[in-house]
Amino acid sequence: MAKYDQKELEKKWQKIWQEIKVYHFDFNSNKPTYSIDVPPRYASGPLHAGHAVHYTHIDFAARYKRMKNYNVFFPLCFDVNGIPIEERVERKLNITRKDIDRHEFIKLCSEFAEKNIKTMTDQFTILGESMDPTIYYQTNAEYYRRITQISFIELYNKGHIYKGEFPVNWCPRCMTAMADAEVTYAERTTKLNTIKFYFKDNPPEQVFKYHSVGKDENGAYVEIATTRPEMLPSCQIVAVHPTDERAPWLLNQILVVPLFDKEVKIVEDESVDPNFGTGIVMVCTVGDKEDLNWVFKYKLPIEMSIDEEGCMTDICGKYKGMKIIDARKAVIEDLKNNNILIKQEQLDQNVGVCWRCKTPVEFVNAEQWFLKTTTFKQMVLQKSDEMHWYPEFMKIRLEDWVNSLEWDWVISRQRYFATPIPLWECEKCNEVVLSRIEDCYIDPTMDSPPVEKCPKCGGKLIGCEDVFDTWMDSSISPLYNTFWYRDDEKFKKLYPMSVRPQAHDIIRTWAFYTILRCSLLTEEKPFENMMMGGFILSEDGTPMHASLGNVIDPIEVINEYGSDAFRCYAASCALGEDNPFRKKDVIRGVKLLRKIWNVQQFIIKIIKNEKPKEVEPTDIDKWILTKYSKLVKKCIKQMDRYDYSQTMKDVEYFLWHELADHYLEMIKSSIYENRDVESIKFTLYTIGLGILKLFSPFIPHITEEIYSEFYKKFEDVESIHISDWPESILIDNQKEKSGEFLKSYISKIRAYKSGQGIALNAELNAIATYASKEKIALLKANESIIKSTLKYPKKHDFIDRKPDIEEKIIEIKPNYSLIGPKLKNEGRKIIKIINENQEELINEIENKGDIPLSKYLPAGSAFSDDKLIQNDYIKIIRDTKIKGKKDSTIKSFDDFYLEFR
RNA sequence: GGGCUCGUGGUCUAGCGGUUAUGACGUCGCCUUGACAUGGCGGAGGUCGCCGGUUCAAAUCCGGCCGAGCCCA
Repeated sequence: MAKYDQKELEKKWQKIWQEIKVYHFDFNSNKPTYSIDVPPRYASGPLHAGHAVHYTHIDFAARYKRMKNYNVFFPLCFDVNGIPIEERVERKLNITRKDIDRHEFIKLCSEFAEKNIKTMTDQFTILGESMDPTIYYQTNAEYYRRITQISFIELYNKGHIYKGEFPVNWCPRCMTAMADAEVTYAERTTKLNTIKFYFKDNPPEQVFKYHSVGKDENGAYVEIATTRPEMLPSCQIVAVHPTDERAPWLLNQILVVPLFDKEVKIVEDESVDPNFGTGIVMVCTVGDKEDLNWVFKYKLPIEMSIDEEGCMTDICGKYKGMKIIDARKAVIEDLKNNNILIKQEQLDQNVGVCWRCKTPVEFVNAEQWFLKTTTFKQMVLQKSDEMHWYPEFMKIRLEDWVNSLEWDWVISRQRYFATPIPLWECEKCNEVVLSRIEDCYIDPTMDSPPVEKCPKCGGKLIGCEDVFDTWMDSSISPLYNTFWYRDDEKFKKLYPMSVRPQAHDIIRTWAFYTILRCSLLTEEKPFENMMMGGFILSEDGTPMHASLGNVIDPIEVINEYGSDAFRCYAASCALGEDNPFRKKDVIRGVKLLRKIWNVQQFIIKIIKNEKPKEVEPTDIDKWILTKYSKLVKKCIKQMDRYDYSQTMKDVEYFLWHELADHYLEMIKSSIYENRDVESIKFTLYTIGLGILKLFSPFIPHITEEIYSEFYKKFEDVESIHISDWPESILIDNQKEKSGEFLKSYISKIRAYKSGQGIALNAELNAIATYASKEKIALLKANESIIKSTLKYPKKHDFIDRKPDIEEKIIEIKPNYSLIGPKLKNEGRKIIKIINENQEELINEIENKGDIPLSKYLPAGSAFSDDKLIQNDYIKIIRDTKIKGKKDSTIKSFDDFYLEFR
């Protein structure tokens, strides 16, 4: 018998699968296509356990569909653009991208990414993922970026692109825009200045009794605390919390901004902290992230008081041109001189600073490219409705997001390592010249424009230095995959794709942008199905974060327990839900693999080296074949819904607790005694191979090993992973029911022996079984199985009546599921009577046989003619103690009795 | 603050109107039977987060609260 070495066989098969190209997508195949819009893995570092589980789930789908005879499109792909990679490189080399040549920097990013790609490709292999490397892409390659650029030009020509202004994080020292990811936070001490904002018109008298509202010779005022007095010129509104006692008096009053004579309105808003400062805040455009939120919410004008060099702008009057710090000092001085500054206090605060130079980050307005999104809300909702979402509630998240959209998508970034925006602008008149489609891929910072001069004014054309947001690349993955713009025939065949697997944290980005852009460009939804994965948390239930040090390396787990065991854990994770990583489940996986191995070795030993012929199965074989067939049907239904955790659970239960614990135990004696061998062999072969196939998407290595060791020589298919998914072969409900009774008979006696401390293969001196006629007939038909499995004596009678013993009723229980729906409110009363008058009712039943309900119901009740026992309203529990007879004892097992010598 | 999801024995999990709540891990006891002691059989362990409501009947449906996760503000 072959030795079982999981790790060795995993390595072996990973190598062989690549050599025989078992996962190859065949462009010339006539089979139906199943195409997977695989998430291109971001190349900023190796996979962690969460990624590993997600890709393993996708692999389950791919393997299942291959066995369901689909031509499966499962590309290997990586996302290799954008800020996180730039940032890693900058931090690693301690430079900023502005320190070195633009193209030198891009090269460094690319090299960094390539290293991670190499690592992850190996990781995918080790995990046993079945991607086809011949349909490979990475998003930074020219062949991919070209499609991004073409899609932009198409959208531009359709009129969906425009240029506008938008605030961005800005480091005034490095003079650069930065992503949120590049902003770090630092503890600073600053001064909180409480200043007077005078009312334009006199407010109601009542308001003066509250704190922070006052009067002086210049009029009535409220006190407002701010750390940024230099931003007064861009103050847009003032806000109080709605539950603030002053709110009713202050709401809609007009205040005058000190020093700048600007009029602003008071609004109420829940995000005001009533305990900070005076509980009244001024909102400026744009001091911090919170202010930006206000801008969106109240649609405030974006007036900037600070420019790109950290100097005060035109709107700042006499402070114009001053550095921020100087302006603050000057403003405070003027406030003091005008008796507007009430007090100054020390304040510890957490400010956003540039990760590199620690200068506080400001918001400045920058010219940006936009893609219209708000115009297409309805279209996106409609397309999303045309797709099946698993789980379905995830669609709600997309809908809520779409409905809440108020701004278009800013698609430009002032970065380097990304797809260049393929256009030039006239230095003089800002005329836009797009690249020709046939020239893409193109880099306007290096390549020449299609025309020499501005076609409008003859001015000089400047190549666009901005690049695209990374989502611009990744959100056309379905178009790249399906040969959009390159091969109409392939595109028609492949688009829309069958499924988009992804995680729920990027519904508002990847899912939304993909549906938006693909629909705009093709007028059709990008996929048929959405398969939405949840989050994998660390073992203590907290999210995995490098900074928390709780990131789980799947390769470490695999080195210890093997890939199939890791995949058992992945299969235990419910789709769409957050699942903590459980090492215990990996260990449980190891046990399951061993069980599968042992069961299969046992089956192989019985069948020997000949493929069993199809024969008419015995009753007990029909029982297990029916259970198996129902399992197969259930699995198909569940796999089609991407419900892997339930499928795995069901298959596992069938193997361990139906097949191994019951069926194999039952047929052992038949094999040793050479009974019904042909039927058993046929059954074992069918189920042995079938269940191996049901397991194979989840645990591909061990199933392939067993298949190749035994079944392959009879099946004539090179790999289990390209064999046909099993089908239901026999449903016989009658035989299933009787088989279940036989199973329960045997297992009850086995449990009894175990409980008595009797070894299971020890003799049991049971001389007779008593049960109903129907059950005795059934047991008798399986007499030899029963006798040899349970080691009964040669002479054991099956008697179709109750044994001649006295029995006492010890309890009667209401049959709720019958009483409730039938008797409704009256049932409630009956249930109470049954539960509270046990002794009395039992006596009456023993004496008179049955009890009419009329006794307990009001006259005229519809149920007065019913009786407790006759109508099945109660379950009778009888004494199950062993009863003495002359020279034997009798034990009750609920639905049968056993007599022992 | 909002949307969605989750909250079940010590731990993790199934169930998602029918009253005796599933399984795994752990724990305790018994059993070496010819695939497996890395196995089998059994026991203990739960007011199904809390509070209300609907219903003959609620872990399950509805409302509120508390706690966790994701996204957003």
